[in-house]
Order: sequence, then structure tokens, then C-alpha cells
Amino acid sequence: MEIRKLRYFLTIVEEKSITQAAKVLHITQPTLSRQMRELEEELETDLFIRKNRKVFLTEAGKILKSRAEEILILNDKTEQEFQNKSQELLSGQLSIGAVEAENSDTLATFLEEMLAEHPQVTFNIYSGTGDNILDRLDKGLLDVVLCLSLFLQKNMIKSFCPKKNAGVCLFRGALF
Amino acid sequence: MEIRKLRYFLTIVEEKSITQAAKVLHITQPTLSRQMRELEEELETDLFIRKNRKVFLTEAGKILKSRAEEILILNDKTEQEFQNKSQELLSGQLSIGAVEAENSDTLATFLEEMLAEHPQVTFNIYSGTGDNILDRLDKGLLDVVLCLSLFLQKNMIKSFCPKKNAGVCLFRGALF
DNA sequence: TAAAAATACTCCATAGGTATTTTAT
DNA sequence: ATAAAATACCTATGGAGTATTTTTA
Repeated sequence: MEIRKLRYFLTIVEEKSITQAAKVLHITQPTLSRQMRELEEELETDLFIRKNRKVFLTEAGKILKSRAEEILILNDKTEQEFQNKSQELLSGQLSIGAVEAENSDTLATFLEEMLAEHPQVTFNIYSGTGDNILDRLDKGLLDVVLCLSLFLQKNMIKSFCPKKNAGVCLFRGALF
Repeated sequence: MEIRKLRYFLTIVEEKSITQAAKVLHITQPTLSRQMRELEEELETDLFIRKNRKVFLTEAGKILKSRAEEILILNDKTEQEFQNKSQELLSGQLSIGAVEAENSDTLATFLEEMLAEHPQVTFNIYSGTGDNILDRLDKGLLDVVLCLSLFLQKNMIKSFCPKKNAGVCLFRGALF
């Protein structure tokens, strides 16, 4: 059962005619007729009753109609999402401040994930004492500050990501 | 965006490897690789980062993962529904009693819908006075009695379908 | 160097088209 | 008689395979 056939099916339901639906879909009537026969064979059920030069739904057809509507709505919303947001992915240069060297493992993991999630992002890493980092932060030189949650300095950390209890903290942007 | 490609995509996510996913899907690695490139081109987005001989999801890939899961669950449930219930459709002979001739329009509409919904059902129509119909009903000769709701006789009607306020009433079976 | 992914082709299944027949009003 | 659906047959797109090269740990 493929998306295409479900879309063909729903168009026929809307147009109440295979010929009319074929016009809407910009395919020929025999192609559409055969595709629907294949869908019926696939589901081992009749979906339509041909009567009075119109197309009626069987009980099974009505069930498929509601299911197909759900599936197509989800599908189309997903495609929309990618059409609209394809260029909204995070990109650019990110300046990261790491408090001391003790959390280099966390930093490595974080970077690996970031690189996988945001391939267009490049990084600058700054290491230093808490005061040093805080200073750079004040001057707007850092976008992200990384530190172990045990050593979180409340006056320094404005937002904390609860998903990662090792303590990845963001100041600018909205990564999480 | 077709169901098949979404299924391929999710298998790669689960297996964290194109080669491994290809084995699971019983297709070859180059086929799967090309299908995913096509999906990426279609959505105009990178979905994977190839790193450390493993496959990581990009941000866009993570979004598609959750959407694809929803779509495939719906799709598979629908297919299941048809596999299991293909022969459970209503069939047989239905005896219908119509109170007088005044609701022939309602009867015609009802029959048209029934025929579309239940192609394997054949009908017998009995027309008569309320008493006449009630008599046939008592003898078990009628399955369905049709009448206008204005003229519903409470002692006669055991169940009434609220969806159709014209008054289509069922005694045996469970059409609604 | 070894394992996985990407490329370059070839093949074929099937979506799609044209011409025609069948069916039903 | 006419309009819609079905059937038969042909074409072509793209899904799938084999062989090979490229990449990276």
C-alpha cells in the first residue's frame, strides 16, 4: 500500500468518478482504473461499486477512506514541514566556552552529537576558569558554555538543559 | 515521499548502518544507499551523517524519524485491518418491512446506500400496515423495519438508528 | 588494510499511455 | 446513443542487482 495509490483512491472518492479523478490527477482513465484494481487486489477487498455512472464506496472503501485521509494528512504535513524548513537548520559559527578541562568527555560527546545534528555548524572552543569564561560571556564572545552540573555557578548559567544532566548550557540560540 | 522509502529510512535508523539495514530489508546495500540519496534529494535535506562507520541522524533526520514512525504505524494498522477483516463484511438475504408507501423515498435512499456498502446483501421488501408488519415481525419473517420517525410505534421498534432521523430501524443483525 | 558507503553500469517490474471494447443509461 | 469503466497491449521511468571504486577508522 503506497501513498500514491491512497491519493488516487481519495481523489476518486471526492470526484465520485474515475474519469473525472484521472483528469484532476493528470493521468489517464485506464491507468487510474488499473491502479485501483491493484489496490483492491492488494487489500483483497472491493472498494467501489460502479453504479449509475457513478462510483460508490463499499463498507471496506469507507474504512479505507478514513484511514487514507489520516495517512495523507500526516504525509503532506511532513512534506510541507521539509519544504518550508529546509533552510532553517542551524548553521554558522558557534563559540563554546568550557569550564576547565575536567569535562572534556562531555564536551567530546556534545560535539559529536552537534556535528551529527547540525552539519553546517562549525565550532570555536575556549577553555578557562569560571571567571575567565564569565568574562568572555559578558563581552558576547561566547554562544554556549559547557560545564559539569556539580560545578554549575548559578550567577553564570542563565539556562540549563535538563535532558543532559552532565550540564550542557545554552545562552544564545535555541538548540534544545 | 512513498511508504517504502520511509520504511527503508527507519530500518537504517534502527540498524545504524546501511549495510546492516539492507540485510534486514533483503535488498542490496547500493540499492538502499541510492534510495536514501533520492529521499534526501526529494526533501532537499541531509538526513544522515556518515561518521565512525556508523550512521547518525541530522536534525532533519530526527524530525523525519518521528513523522515516519507515525505514518508507518497508521499504514501498517490499516493493512492489518484489511488482512484480518476482509471476509467479515455483511452478506446474505435481508428482509425489510416498510410501513405503508409514504416513505418510499427514504427506502430508496436506504437501499442505495446499503447496496453500495454491502454489495453481497440481497433484499426482500414487504409493504403493509403497521399491524401487518408487526405480525410478520413477530413471526420472525422480517430482519429490518423501515418507517418515518413521526410514525414510530414504540412497542414495535426495538432499536432505532439515531444517525438517520428519517427512521431506519434494525431488529436483527448489527448494521450500524 | 579492512569494512562500509558511494558510483557506474545493467536489468526488469510496474506506473503510465494509446487504442479499443464492454457496460449501462 | 453516449458516456464511463474495463481490457489489451505498448512504452518508459525508476527500483533493484552486480561489479567496482572511494572513504575512513
